[in-house]
Amino acid sequence: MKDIVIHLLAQAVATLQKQGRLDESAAQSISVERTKDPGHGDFSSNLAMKLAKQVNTDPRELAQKILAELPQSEVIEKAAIAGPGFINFYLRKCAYLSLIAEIREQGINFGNSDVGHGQRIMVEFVSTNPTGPLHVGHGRGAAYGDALARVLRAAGYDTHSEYYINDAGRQMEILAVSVWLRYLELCGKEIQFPENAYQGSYVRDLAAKLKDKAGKSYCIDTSELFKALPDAKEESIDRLISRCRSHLGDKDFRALFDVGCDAMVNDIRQDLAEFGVVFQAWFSERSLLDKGDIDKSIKTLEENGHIYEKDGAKWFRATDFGDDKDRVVLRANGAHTYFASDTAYHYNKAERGFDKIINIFGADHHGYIKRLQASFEALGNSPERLKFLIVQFAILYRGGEKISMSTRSGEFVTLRDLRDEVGNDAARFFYVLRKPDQHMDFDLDLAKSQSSDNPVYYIQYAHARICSVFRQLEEKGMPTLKDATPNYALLKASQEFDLLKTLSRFPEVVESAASGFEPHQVAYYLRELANVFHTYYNAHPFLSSEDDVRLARLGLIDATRIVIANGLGMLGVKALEKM
RNA sequence: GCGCCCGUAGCUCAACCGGAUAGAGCAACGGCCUUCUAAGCCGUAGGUUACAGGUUCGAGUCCUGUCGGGCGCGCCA
Repeated sequence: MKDIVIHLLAQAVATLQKQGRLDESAAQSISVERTKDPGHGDFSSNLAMKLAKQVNTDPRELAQKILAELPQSEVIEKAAIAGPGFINFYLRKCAYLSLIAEIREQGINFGNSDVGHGQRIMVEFVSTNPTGPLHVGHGRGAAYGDALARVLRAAGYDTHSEYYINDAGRQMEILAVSVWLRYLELCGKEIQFPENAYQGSYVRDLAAKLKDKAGKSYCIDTSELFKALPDAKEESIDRLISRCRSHLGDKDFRALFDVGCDAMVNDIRQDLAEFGVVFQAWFSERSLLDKGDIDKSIKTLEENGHIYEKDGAKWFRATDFGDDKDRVVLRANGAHTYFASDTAYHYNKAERGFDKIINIFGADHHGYIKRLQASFEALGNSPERLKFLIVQFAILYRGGEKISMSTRSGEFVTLRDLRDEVGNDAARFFYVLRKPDQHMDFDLDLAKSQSSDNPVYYIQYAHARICSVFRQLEEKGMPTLKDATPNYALLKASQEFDLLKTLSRFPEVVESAASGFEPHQVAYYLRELANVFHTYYNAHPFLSSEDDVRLARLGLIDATRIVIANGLGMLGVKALEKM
């Protein structure tokens, strides 16, 4: 609908350009907004104000000239100059009426567009180490990333979502050792469980599972195991890892490692699936290692002259690309760093040909961005292809107290806990209601106790109410919409036009949410739509009106139902038919 | 110390690449159920957009500085 106004302005500008009264760049300044104040009409443009500077005239005078060249349109009732030089457009009411049929015809596709032009875009998110269950902090990234992927799809981007599994690093070895120690404990051995190993109870569960499956085949005499460990915690656990590996041998160690890794990955996958977050691909870090991609990308960097050696390690000259420090890719002990595998992963992404590669990071990883952009560019890729979005922390409060969380210490509220307590829909909506770069206070008591007046229910309720009307319609044996062609011109109430106007905005909201990577816009829009609907519902009866009016109204609320369902779908929230 | 993010009503948050009188929800107060779900609707009240400068027709939005909060600054991931 906005496009119509833009098109009209473009024609006026073209005419003025032909007359030599505007220069060629003028068309770029065309922008049209929805008005906030109905007194300013339906749409507004600040075009004259923008151009006045270039042409060096009075904005209102220029607006007058534009207005004079504006072609006639059957949807425009009038266009007028207001304030410092705005051009306001007032639409004919009938312009909105055709929308109802359009929405009902397009159904679940209404709101979709082609602004993405099928551009291939990849979104990677969550990607936590599979060393423990997801906690509520990860939930925000999951809800945001998934909603973003859905919004991008709706806007016509060929969107691929992916989870990167860090299944090759030291953290996973620590998990393996943690499981092994708990397992030894179950075998009746005396153990000392390091405080920097994984403390969570799920480690004991994994150990029990291992014992059920493998009996005592991983059991050893532990009398020497804890002797002469270094005082430094990190060195100490590294020593335990190597002792574990030499006791069990590479093959059994790998098996032990896989027990922990597979269990955690499956757990995360299922957790996310229950949360409505489904990835198109799960990409294994180890697969990069096995294929030699990590060595390959280090070698490529080396060939391009971006690598030097110092203190027995290989360093990437990240400072040449704007990072504040150079970064190690290959440690003196021969192990590659996390950064090295991530570099290889992003090289792999680039090779897969995505036009845009989006990474959603938690705020705690933002220091990592510069070096990744650096290596991405150093490998010959255009830095514009790689985009990082930061999701700020959700700070948890319980009983007014901030909860500190750490995976290692095992003190955290899991995403699963949250879902059990407040429900999937409320949890997802709560997360996605905040724009990602805003710090977020997540009061658990509030989320739980307020679950009945969480905004998501407000929207779902609007949907359920509409469904209920249609159920009653059938129960009463009244004529349905099925074979009817309602006369929408019978809609005259102000609430009906408020609703129509709000419905007409939906495609614009989706486009804007996609282009700004801000799915929360859809959430706020839905709240507004629900409010306009509830107001209408309270003001006018649908079923008791005359036949032809009733059919027109039913068509309108059917369109409303479709838009609510489509919008909720983009946020991964269910549209309930009954509440 | 350096870097990134943030600061908007009592609380939690919006504000569409700088636009017109800064908006919602919760909490508070006052109304609305013989009629399609009151998980709803209507109204009232609530603000020097942290602070100080600057840029311009116009700033919550852009620039500089100050204060306050979060996060990061490893041959960890």
